[in-house]
Amino acid sequence: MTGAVNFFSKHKHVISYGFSLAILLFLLKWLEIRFVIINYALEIYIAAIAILFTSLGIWLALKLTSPKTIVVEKEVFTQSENTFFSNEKEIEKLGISKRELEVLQLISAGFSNQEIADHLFVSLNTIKTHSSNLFGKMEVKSRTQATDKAKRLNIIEK
Amino acid sequence: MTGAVNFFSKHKHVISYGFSLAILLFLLKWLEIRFVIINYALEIYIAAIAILFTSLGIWLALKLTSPKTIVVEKEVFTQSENTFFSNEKEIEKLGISKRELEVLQLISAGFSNQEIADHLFVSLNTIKTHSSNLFGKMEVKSRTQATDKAKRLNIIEK
DNA sequence: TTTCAATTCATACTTTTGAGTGATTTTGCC
DNA sequence: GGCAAAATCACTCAAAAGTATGAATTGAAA
Repeated sequence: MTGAVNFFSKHKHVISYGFSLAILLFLLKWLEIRFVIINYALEIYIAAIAILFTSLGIWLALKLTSPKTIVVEKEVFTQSENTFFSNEKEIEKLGISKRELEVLQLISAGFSNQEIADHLFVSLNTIKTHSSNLFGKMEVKSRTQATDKAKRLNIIEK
Repeated sequence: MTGAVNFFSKHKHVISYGFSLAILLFLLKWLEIRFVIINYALEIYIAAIAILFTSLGIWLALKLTSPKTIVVEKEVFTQSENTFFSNEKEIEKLGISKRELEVLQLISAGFSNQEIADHLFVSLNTIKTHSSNLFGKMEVKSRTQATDKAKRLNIIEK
């Protein structure tokens, strides 16, 4: 993805280090002449080199190494959210249709067939048919049993 | 907590660096004599110093940098355990009797009045009376509504 | 286009539920 | 023992729920 750019980015420090070294050696060569004259400056000269290259090393290390990270996992206790996922497998297994599921939800909410009919703008007979088919598919004999089973199977929200 | 130990731990590298520097300078001083004899070895000598101190710098940087700590919050869902405490306050407030509560539980479990009657060894009429009184006290109009409300109020187990 | 499942609705019938009233028995408590 | 609440049961009537059967419509897939 970022191969070419990344390569230069990762090695630019090495390259610049090479340049720096070359320049420094050239500089030192020139200083060598002076060194002959001012002989006792050798220790200062050495110390300067030492400090310089130590700094260079530090700088290099800091630039080139990926930052050390320690991942500390902190447990955060949260109340189990209302992540209700309708058990679609069970719904499919039982062969419950969309409309039937709608009716089932309203039944479980405590609505009468008439109220459900009004709510869905269909006749009472239609709801009776749906609920009857529903009970057959769910193998129950009443709306209360259907509600109970539906909640246990996670077909509808508790 | 770890003050004294930590101080030494944090500065031991600096101390050892100081020692190393002293030894190296002493070593270089000795090499200086040789350097006078073998004059053309200066470049090698400089290069050695450069490499040495660069290494030292790198080593120092790696040792002295404290690792970054990243705290990752890990969510732990605490499943509300089955610590079901019947909401007795609510039961008392509604004026629900022991027998009525029993009937309510069976209604919510999906049993018909006849089944409840058989289970409790009383007549169907008795259950009807109980459930009727129950609905009055709970201000609901059907067993499904009673079930729904009872579960919401934690009167019965969900 | 045909086919099939889903949705809709009706009619008739049975069962269950629920409301209302009244009555008897049981039980806990002062 | 007597009282009050709780529990029991019966009877009637009405409403709601549930079953069974049949049929029209629709929409999507074969």
